[in-house]
Amino acid sequence: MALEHAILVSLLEKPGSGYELARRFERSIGYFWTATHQQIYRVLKRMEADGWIDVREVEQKTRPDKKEYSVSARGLDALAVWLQEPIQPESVRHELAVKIRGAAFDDPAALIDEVERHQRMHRDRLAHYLAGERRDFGAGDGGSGELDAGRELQHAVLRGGIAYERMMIAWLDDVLATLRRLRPGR
Amino acid sequence: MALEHAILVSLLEKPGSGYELARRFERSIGYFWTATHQQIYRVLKRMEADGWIDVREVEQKTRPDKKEYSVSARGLDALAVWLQEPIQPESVRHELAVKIRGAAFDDPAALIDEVERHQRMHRDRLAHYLAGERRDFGAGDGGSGELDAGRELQHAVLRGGIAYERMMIAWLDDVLATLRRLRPGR
DNA sequence: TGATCCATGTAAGGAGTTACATGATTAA
DNA sequence: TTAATCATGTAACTCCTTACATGGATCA
Repeated sequence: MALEHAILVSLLEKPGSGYELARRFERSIGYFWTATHQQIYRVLKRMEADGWIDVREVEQKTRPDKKEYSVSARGLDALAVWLQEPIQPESVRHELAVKIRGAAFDDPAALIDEVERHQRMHRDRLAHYLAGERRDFGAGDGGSGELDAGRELQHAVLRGGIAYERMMIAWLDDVLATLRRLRPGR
Repeated sequence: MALEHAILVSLLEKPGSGYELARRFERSIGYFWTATHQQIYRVLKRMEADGWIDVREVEQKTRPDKKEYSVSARGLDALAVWLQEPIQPESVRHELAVKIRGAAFDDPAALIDEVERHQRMHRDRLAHYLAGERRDFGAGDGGSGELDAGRELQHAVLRGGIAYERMMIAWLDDVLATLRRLRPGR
């Protein structure tokens, strides 16, 4: 229902092929919207049929030829329409939270390793975000004085990712303390 | 792939009918895993066929009869197996983040109302969580001195929800400031 | 010589959403 | 008397995941 729009945003930020989009959905925009290459190719077909995107065949010597997609005027219109629509409640899926509640009916201590693993993943992602922030938005980089809306907004979204990871790391500390408190004798 | 398990956890916390489960998925466990009644009835059928849950027909005078489901021994086993499986990366869907990045290609100021609406929803949910925390885990409530693992873990999950809402409210303040900065002349 | 990267797809199946359907009771 | 609550379901459809498929170029 909105993968189309995530693709529009990504292609507006930089035109590219289905393959390149699939790679971006493994990082960058992929931290806020996931999609596999199968999904992406299918949706690109539909978007092309709807006239939201234009295709350009790019021949390459050493690599397979690719189709470079870019957003058409009609695609930009579709984005504008979507931006005005209120977001309807997103379906939530916090599997770890369900497991934590479920642990009460099994051995709570058995969850500790898994929670620690998640915390490591969040620490890694936080480090990755912070490195990206230094690289793309580091101090002394705005020399032009020009306010680029795209960059500002990408940075705002990145700050959200950073805040989210920090919150998760702190909360998982809390969860680990709780799990350990439930088996004080070991 | 895991709605079954969310239902197991909910039924272990308290047996109930499909209708009651659907209501719980609108609150409580529903804040961490959503499902509609159609989905729930379908999955309950499958879980019953797999022997994960037992049914008991409950006749009611004033209201329609209902089927009360409870978790069987085999269901408890299935939960234990699931708890030991590592969680695979969840598919993320932060539509608002995609919209914020997309706003660079339209009028960023047009998003302000929507972001404010979201912030209100997060404030409401925070208030709701805090009220629930006072009600269910308020100070001077653990008089029995008994450590109930289920309650402790439910509280830990609730604290996660509270931390999440607080983080979102703060981040959306940041986003609003950014959006307003991008149109300094109005 | 085997793995990884680039590049694009098809097919099958499972999960989730939306619409439709019924019918009694109770509160405004 | 209209709407909401309780209670259970079917049907159609879309969305998403997993598996399969191909084939050249590059690197260890």
